[in-house]
Amino acid sequence: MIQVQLPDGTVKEYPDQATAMDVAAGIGARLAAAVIAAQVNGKVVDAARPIAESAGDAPQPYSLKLLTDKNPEALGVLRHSCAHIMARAVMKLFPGVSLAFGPTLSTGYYYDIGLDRPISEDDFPRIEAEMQKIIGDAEKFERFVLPRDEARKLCMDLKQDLKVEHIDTGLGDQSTVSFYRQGEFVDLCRGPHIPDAGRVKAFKLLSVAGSYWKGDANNRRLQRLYGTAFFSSKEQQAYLDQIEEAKRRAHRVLGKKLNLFSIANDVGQGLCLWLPKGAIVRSTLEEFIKRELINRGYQPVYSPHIARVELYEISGHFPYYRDSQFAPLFGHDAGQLVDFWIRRLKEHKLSSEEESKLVGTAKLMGADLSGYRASDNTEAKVAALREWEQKQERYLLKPMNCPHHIQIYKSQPRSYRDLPVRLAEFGTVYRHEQSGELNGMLRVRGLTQDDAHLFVAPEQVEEEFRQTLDLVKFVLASVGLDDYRIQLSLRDPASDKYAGEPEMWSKAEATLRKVLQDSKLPFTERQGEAAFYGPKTDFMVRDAIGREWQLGTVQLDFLLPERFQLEYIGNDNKPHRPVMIHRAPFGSMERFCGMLIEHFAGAFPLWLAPEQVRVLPVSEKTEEYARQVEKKFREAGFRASTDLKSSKVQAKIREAQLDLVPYMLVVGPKEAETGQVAVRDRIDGDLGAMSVEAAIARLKKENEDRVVRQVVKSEAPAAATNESGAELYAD
RNA sequence: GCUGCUGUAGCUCAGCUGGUAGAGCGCGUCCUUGGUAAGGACGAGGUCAAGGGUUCGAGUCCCUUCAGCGGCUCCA
Repeated sequence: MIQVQLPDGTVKEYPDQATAMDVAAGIGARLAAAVIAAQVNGKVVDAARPIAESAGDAPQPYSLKLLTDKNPEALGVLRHSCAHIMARAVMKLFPGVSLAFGPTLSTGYYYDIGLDRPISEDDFPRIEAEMQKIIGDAEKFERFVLPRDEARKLCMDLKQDLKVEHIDTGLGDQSTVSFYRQGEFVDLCRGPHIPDAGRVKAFKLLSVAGSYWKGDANNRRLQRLYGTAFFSSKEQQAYLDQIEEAKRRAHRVLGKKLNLFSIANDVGQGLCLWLPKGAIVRSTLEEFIKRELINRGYQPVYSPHIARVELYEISGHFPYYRDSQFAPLFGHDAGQLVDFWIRRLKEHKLSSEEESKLVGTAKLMGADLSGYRASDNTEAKVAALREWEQKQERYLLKPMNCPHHIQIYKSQPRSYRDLPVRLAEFGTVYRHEQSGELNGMLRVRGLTQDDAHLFVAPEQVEEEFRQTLDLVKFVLASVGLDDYRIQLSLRDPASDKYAGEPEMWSKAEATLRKVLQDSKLPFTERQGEAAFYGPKTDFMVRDAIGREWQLGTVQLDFLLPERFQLEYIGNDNKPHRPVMIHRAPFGSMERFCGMLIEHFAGAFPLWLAPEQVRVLPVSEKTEEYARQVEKKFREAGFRASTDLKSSKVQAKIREAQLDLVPYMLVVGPKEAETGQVAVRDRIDGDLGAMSVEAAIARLKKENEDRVVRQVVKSEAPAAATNESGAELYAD
């Protein structure tokens, strides 16, 4: 007999081979029919598997929780099983399918398959029909375990070459592996699964895309089929509606429609043009932050868009991120050539024939490389080229602002009395992001960070970090974003990509963790996600329709002060090393504004709206008065315009509504006579007539208080952009 | 960067198995002078992403390049 503890605390005895299903049946037939899976000692397992087996070596009593469609954990199980059903359907329809992996995602699942024939969305109805048939048959998912060599043979017999490879490599250290059988379909899989296919009540194939075996572009190309599944078609419809809603809000579409920004082919990939209306949104935000920063003791600075490469060699950015930077600008024509030459030498990919060509070309270009001898070893050659290179002017389009701000810090001696020094700049930086990564304003090659660097004494770090978090919270609240969590990114101690001493890292990480704990903000830790110079905290912000965005960031840095030999004089009259805090509450203006467009669906609150007020004269007879009203609003500080087209008011109203102008002022002979305006609110409609002064006062209050109205929070399940939990049920 | 799909008027798109380019919206002019989500008439706008090829003939078929979108990988 085994002892099982149920969630209410009671402990019961069951036969040795009892399953969660047996326990459920003992409680009631309806419960048994509703059970999807079980949780044994916190681990999600098959309901049909003996509890003792699921528990392994754990001591009794085993804790057991039955999972039904009410438990969120069950949804992952359902979706993974649906991935199997999809794979089975595809194998029925198309011969020669090699199965790879089929994990769940936070919003559904996918299965990677190897198949010569391309699958297109046109095939979805056929696949879905086949899946429906499988679900209708409601066959059981049956688990069985084989020793490795037998498992390998089974996969060979099934002609599943990728699974064979996975047993040989990925599962190399396991003596047995598990399979699941569902009718004729057998798949190597860790599980768990739903009891039978009939439990799937709603499913849909969503898209197909390319992928690679084990995520490596050098490996075999696979096709990835995305789908989703739910316990009810109502929940699924809510999810599909949310996808539609997200499409409706797409910032690239709205940005074009509302003339906010454009990315023109003739300017370049990933280079954003801020059109007048978009520029207002951005500059309004910038002005707002600037004022707030000055209140909080920051000092605005400016720095150039380029700097000597050496600056970034010292900081480490240039060597570390070389591939995602624009190529350096060389003062000498042969600079690029020599740079290429050095790289080839270092990689030992230079034949003597190529070498002599390079020597000849360098000479032709007028570079004096007299120190270079073909007979020298590689090291000496590189040194000779380096020596030449370092005599030349080399500039980098700045990928980061920090080295510049460091130079500003260094421009004068600093006393402990001066600290913290807080240098702020909306710094525009350029990064050569991979072409496939570019995405509207969310991922660009030229971006402006709302950047600042704080130079603080070690004992000030904690308090300053606390205040920085507070600032981020404040600015996010100003645009109505109040739903977020923080991600604390730590180094991976096993990796060598991080610079600096381990003690330095431990100290920095401990400080961040402590302040976060004190702040009571929800936070999660992620190993191996830190910047190369220090740990960071990122704000993961949920928008109006539940999507999560990585926005503001605060990073602690003990490394750059070291590399740049930063100092301040302490009260002991001795030099000390300050600590740096990098922080950007919005992240980049591009990304933040792109996100805001989607968050507000283009309908900005009054204080950010590009056009705040539009005066609509009823006919040309009232044009003169309309102009006067516009002038008064302009003088009161509003962004106002007048619609002087010869169309009817109805048409003007419709146009203003579609342009998402917050307030419309309808003026006709009546208003002209009494000095009034008929105010129409974009959200609430006609507010009736009032004096111009009253209207101005009303709007002024809403504007100055930065009131955010009509952001409807979505009821739909969150569609996280972050898929870190994705591998939970991977095959 | 890799990969699948896509590229026709300012925007959204139609254009069949190759036979000289079309709609709606927007824009301009004129008529209309009006009261809270579309008044009417007329008109201008295109080297069909760029380059090459096949063909008597290419928006349509083929190749290359560029760009966009999905996905992979990356993200200071």
